[in-house]
Amino acid sequence: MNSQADTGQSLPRARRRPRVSKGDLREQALLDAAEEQLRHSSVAELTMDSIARKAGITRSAAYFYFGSKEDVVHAVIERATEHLFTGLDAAGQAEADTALHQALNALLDNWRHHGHIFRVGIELAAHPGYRHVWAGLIEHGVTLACAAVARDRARGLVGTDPDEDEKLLRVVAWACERNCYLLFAREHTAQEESELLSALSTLAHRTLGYTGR
Amino acid sequence: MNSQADTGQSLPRARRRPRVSKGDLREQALLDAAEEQLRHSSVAELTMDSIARKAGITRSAAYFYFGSKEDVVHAVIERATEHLFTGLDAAGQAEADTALHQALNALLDNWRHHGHIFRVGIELAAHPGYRHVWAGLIEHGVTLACAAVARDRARGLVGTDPDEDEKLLRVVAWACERNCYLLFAREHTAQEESELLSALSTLAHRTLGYTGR
DNA sequence: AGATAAATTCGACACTGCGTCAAAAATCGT
DNA sequence: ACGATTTTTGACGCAGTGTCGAATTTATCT
Repeated sequence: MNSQADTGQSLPRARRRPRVSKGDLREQALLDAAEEQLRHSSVAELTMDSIARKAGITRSAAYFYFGSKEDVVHAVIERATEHLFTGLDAAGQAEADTALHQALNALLDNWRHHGHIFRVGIELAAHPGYRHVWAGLIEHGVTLACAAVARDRARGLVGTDPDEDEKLLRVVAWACERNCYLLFAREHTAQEESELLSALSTLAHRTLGYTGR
Repeated sequence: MNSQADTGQSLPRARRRPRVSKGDLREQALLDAAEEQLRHSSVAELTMDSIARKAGITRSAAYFYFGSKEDVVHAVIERATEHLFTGLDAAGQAEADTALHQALNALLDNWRHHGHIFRVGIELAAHPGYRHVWAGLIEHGVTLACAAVARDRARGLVGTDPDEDEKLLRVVAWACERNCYLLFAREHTAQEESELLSALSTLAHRTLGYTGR
């Protein structure tokens, strides 16, 4: 959990001791402070000063742990996305519905819980340097979705060429990303959430060539 | 073309004369300078100073015309998007293909010509204050797409409930926005462009329930 | 043309936020 | 209790923003 291992972008002063020291706690405190503020404000609004203050230290001291504001945000996202996509790979257990639908359902659930982090990741992805990280996350989603569709195909629910799956699912994945972002970036109702799920489900199933939709 | 009418966000000193004065030319020169730089750099990189210099005046003088850097960018986008969506409403003339496909084709064409402006608009839309403007642009696209689908339905090409069109097309529109952004924001080949068109076309037609796809 | 008012430009200023540095202070091992 | 290491701090310089009053240019009206 040494600071220079965070992102490799810009490196703060090095720390050696691998034990759990005061500094390691501070590092977590900084991430907590940043994540908390990101719930209510955008990346642009966040300042190194506000993060440090909330963590109980000076701005200068914060630079001992992270080389820049972006580094902090990267670390926040990394920490949060470790437990991500839970449920997506488990999709397909319930026989009642398609694995694809269950995957989408799980995705929406992820958005409900980690939406504020996703939002930040997407906003950060506007900066070229971080884009590929976010794209990698989406790509992981594509892989999981491919598996779900494959399971459905084995059940005889899909009637199209398997070779097209990945290409189409990639487009669909970004469609989900964008539409979820739009909804979760603003105040919205549970009703709107279920309508989005319905629309995305229709889009995904029809695009992938599910029979009887 | 008075500066206070640009966006209404933050107001620079007022000018009265409605004629074409030296200042009006400067205003255009500033927009030209900004647009030129936006071809190669992001909004964040753009500086009020660099814009002003390129237009041949001082940074301070630029503030006489625009209240902030964002105001300049807004004006750039507004000026560029006036001639937007050309071809989308004309889609459906050629009987050989569906109006929807022609609309998508026209959309990609728009991206080819105005991609750098679209990119800026999307990046700017991350800021809440501008989001609705961009959303309005997309909504316009949705309207045009609805018309295209309606024309295709009249030709007996679509087999689903017309009431669902708008909701589905809105999701599809954002899917196009996002996927086009991803492609055009980086170096890419004509091959990739046509593959994207193909994927989006498949997505749109299947989602909307076109028969025989 | 000359007076006058409006439009335009400039340089200086105050402010915020970033990232760096050397030195001080706290902490830890022995 | 001592020295070494980790952590913290305040001061510094940089870049960019937005404002202001004063100068300068330009247009308008006798």
